[in-house]
Amino acid sequence: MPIIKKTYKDQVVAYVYQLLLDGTLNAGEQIKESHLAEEMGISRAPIREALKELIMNGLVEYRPQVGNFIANMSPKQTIDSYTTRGVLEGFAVMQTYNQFSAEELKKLGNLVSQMEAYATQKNNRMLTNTGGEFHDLLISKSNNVQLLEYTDRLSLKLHTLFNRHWGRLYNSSEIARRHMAIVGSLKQGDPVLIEQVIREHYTETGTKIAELQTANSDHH
Amino acid sequence: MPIIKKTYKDQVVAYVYQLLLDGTLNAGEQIKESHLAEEMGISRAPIREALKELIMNGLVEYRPQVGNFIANMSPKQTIDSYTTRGVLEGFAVMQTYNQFSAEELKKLGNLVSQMEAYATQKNNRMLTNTGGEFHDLLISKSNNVQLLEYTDRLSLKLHTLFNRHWGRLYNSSEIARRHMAIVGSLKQGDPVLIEQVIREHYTETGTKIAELQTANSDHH
DNA sequence: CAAATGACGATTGTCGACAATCGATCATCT
DNA sequence: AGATGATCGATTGTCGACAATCGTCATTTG
Repeated sequence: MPIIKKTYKDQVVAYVYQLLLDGTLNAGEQIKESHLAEEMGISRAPIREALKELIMNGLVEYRPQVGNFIANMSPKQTIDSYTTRGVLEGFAVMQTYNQFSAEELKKLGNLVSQMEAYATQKNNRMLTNTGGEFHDLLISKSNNVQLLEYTDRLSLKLHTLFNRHWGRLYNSSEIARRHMAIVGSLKQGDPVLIEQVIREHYTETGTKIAELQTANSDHH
Repeated sequence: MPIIKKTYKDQVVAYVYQLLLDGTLNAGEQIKESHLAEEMGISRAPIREALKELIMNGLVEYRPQVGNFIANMSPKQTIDSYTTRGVLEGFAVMQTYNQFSAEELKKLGNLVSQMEAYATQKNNRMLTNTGGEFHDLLISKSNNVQLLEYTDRLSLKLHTLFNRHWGRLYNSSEIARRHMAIVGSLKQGDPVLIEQVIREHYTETGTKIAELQTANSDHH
């Protein structure tokens, strides 16, 4: 995915993704091709292509002959997606654990501190960004293009989930603890432990968000 | 993905996928939207949608403003894809290892025997099918929809790779040995071993096919 | 002669219009 | 009243035509 968005399709993808993170578009809402087309001043063709991409990344749910809807993720699906990300990232980092310099380990620690600060400030946007930077640095040593493709795609889905539900919690000490455990295992240099810790991190986070989802849907 | 293909798009996907397995379309060849459209008697719109899906599954390579080409997988990419599949499948089976009945374990063993037979007969098509059945049964216990989605998509890519290159080898005893190791670890009931064995199976197979690729490209 | 430049052909990118299909509404029948 | 079936509006599915862009190759230029 290029930085420079040449085609309309890429601009539409970025636009809709932004609406998702903003909360302008809520889960379950329908996205009408014609509306989006008119709104952006282009035809339906590039809109459809963009939606196809969002569908493949799990952000949009598609019902044939009916319409496209903002994906309404079930708690179970949330756990599944987080778990899968943990499996992939755990493997990637396990394979490359000895390629991290002292500087990079320090950088990871700093990022965790920043996340903790943003969490206490309830700065959702920066918390998400910093968290993304943390995990990006973790898997940056892997050169498995297939694995990186999947982790990238999952990031989009997980970010929207995180943004949508985590804002109601912000347990900053918990965030710091979870992430420091990863950095700690890296410093220890035990590949088996590293993989295990990363997997646990994601299953725990996924479970937590799933709980927020059910809690949210309950008092409706 | 429904069995009944209602839209043209799904028919196009199936059609092109068939051409890929047949060997009618070879790696690197260009797929011209207009040609396919005329060939199938439909317009370019559904063709483009189908290509988008094949692109997302890694079967077609897309160069903007230039064209769509049958994905020309490098040996490195082959290894990466097989490795990733091993990571996902290994985790899925590790999590569900104690859900296999004695019958199912026997079925797995039978499938291996069949694969061995098809390999000696050099029946590429049935070997691929039976192998697919074997691995489908292995991951069938997992209910992680995200993980299953990725393994499904990877299957398409790996099948084309397998078909394209494995036909020149057919080491039936090796095939049997690799797959029996998986069944054996399952019978042993050691989750850690199971995950390890499945990962090794895929890295070995991927490496082998990558070697065939380089050998093939060398004497050109 | 090498490298930059320009025009050309082929293919994808986008468009607006029409057809097909689905879900909801309402009338009808039992 | 409840179930059933037809009708209608809205949205996606498909189409053919045109525009934009890229790679190629002949041409120019130093």
